[in-house]
Amino acid sequence: MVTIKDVARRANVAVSTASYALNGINKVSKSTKEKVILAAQELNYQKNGFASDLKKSGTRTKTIALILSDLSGPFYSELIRGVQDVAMEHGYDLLACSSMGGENSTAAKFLTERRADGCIVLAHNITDEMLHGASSEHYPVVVLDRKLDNKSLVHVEVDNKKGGYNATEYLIKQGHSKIAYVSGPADSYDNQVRFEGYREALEANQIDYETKWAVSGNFTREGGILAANILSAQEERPTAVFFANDEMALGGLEAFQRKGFRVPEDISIIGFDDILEAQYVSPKLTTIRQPKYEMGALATHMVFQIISQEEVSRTYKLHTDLIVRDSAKQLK
Amino acid sequence: MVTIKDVARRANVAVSTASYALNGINKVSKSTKEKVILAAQELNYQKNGFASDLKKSGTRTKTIALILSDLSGPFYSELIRGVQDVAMEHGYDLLACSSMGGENSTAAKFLTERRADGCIVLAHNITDEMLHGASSEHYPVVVLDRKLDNKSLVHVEVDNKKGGYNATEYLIKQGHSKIAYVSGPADSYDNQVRFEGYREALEANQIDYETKWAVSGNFTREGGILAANILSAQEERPTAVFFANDEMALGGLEAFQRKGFRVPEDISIIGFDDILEAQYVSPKLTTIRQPKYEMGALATHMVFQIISQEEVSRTYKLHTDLIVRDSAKQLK
DNA sequence: GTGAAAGCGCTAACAT
DNA sequence: ATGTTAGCGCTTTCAC
Repeated sequence: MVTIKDVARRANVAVSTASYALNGINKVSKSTKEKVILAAQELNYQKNGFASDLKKSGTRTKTIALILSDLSGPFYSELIRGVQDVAMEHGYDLLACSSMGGENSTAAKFLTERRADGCIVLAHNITDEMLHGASSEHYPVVVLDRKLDNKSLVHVEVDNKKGGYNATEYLIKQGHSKIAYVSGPADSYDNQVRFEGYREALEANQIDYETKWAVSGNFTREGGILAANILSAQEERPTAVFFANDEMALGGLEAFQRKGFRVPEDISIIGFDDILEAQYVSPKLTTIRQPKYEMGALATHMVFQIISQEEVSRTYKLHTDLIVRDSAKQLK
Repeated sequence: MVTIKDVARRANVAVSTASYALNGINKVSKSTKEKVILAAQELNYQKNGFASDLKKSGTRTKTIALILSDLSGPFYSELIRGVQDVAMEHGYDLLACSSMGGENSTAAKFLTERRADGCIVLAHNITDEMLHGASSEHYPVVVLDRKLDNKSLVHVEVDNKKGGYNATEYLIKQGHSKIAYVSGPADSYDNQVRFEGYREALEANQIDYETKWAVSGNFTREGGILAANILSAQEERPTAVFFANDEMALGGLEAFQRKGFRVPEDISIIGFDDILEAQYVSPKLTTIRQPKYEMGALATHMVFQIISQEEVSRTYKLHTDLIVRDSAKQLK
């Protein structure tokens, strides 16, 4: 490692002078400046940004971290855009990192080691304990996928209950009463609340809830396929299926079609999220849209408000929209 | 900022003891350990990871940075997965950052300030100069979207020329000779080479190149729409269009259809990249697939090989595949 | 204009 | 088992 000391030595100046020269601080003569720059080039010097930050203030990294369970997920594109726009607006850097690896992940470091000035978290594999431990007055953490009780933790969520309710109600209005629910992971807050919405809509319409039609799909495409297979193997089949997210719905759609069921003629399908693919499958997927860009942008605003000590409300709820396409139809 | 000193003071121990206790180093008695942990909790202590890193070794951050021009692009999902998998395998953290903002971006800091042990760059707005300046024997930089002449810069690319050639040749074999080219930004290396492939295929088949059918589309969806409109307004229209990436092709497809042209009956379309959406549009897009996952994985392997001082070849070329779908057809 | 030196928060060798 | 202290690489007073 070549350090500023090496550069100073080679240029025959003091480290302070080298530092001034390298940072373009108008304190050194032109000739020494050139000497220093030359020496730096010859040695292939690269400053250690962390050391620099450490000295400069100790605090304030001018960075906010976005923690996702899987950097490569299809859902995130718009959300990231929202975060990115607002972070840039404030002159902050945005670092995206994955929480794969749990307690030992990059994400954990950002959460617990002040490697950023704030975090936005959408990662089910980060435990509540970690979040509680990490957040503080001076270190805002905004969570997007759960509800947590803690003064310094802000929470932006979509109205999942209403979304679940609306999805179910839409199917009911189309004449369906045999409506299955394909759930995400049991420990997912989003899933729980969507499920509540489903139950409430059934109840409000005097439809009995049938356990046999509540199948787990784990929020993955494969899970959706599995769930569809389980449902289509049953003696009494539902006429409509509410998948708790689009990825499962897409898998399920494929599975039903492969088994020879026509969608929506034989079975209606509705999803949740409105991911990009939803509009491209055939039939186009009817679903509940989450305002993803807005979630990202709002979450980032919250971070900055907390950083600047403004009072903020601890929880924000965004509404969802029913997007009617072609995968669910009137039951005759 | 509460530091380890504060914790030590509150617990009535020396900083070293506090450090040992906090890091679970088996050197302190159980009771003092508890004292320290308690004090830390009471003060809401969070360690400064950067200071810790700085001390620990000065060098080696165990992090590799992935620099993208736009974190939210649709193209990146698979590529990121490739990078992520290999990085994790090596016990390294992956940080994704955007180069929006150019010289002042987060990306620039990672490139020039040793905030990572290596970088993978796919960002046209990072200049060649920056890359040359950043890379060194000890700091591997792998670029994915250009060719650079520099010992310490490795370069993984897709065989864009052959891809461009094959796309064009396919159209020719389908009987087309009036083939338009919708280009990306003029300064994009990928675009240039794809264009060369296009020209060579025309030439090899004794087809004259027509400037009027070479339209710029900037690699964006909007650009594709614009280009399609320009082409369809011309007196003599091409019978086939080669869009230099899928995003443009998708925009173009939409624009043609909106103008009342049937694809592929009235006009054939071929794209480049094979992004996810390509298989979902109607008609499904015929295109040239880039091995995106493999690019990410290979690039990351290169980074680690250079880190561990292995000899590596400076340039890698991956091949592309023609994916025949429904957007191009035999000309009668 | 330049240099000496303090110190950011932390870890680890060394002393006790 | 615990404390003292040097120093990671850098910036920034403060002298000269």
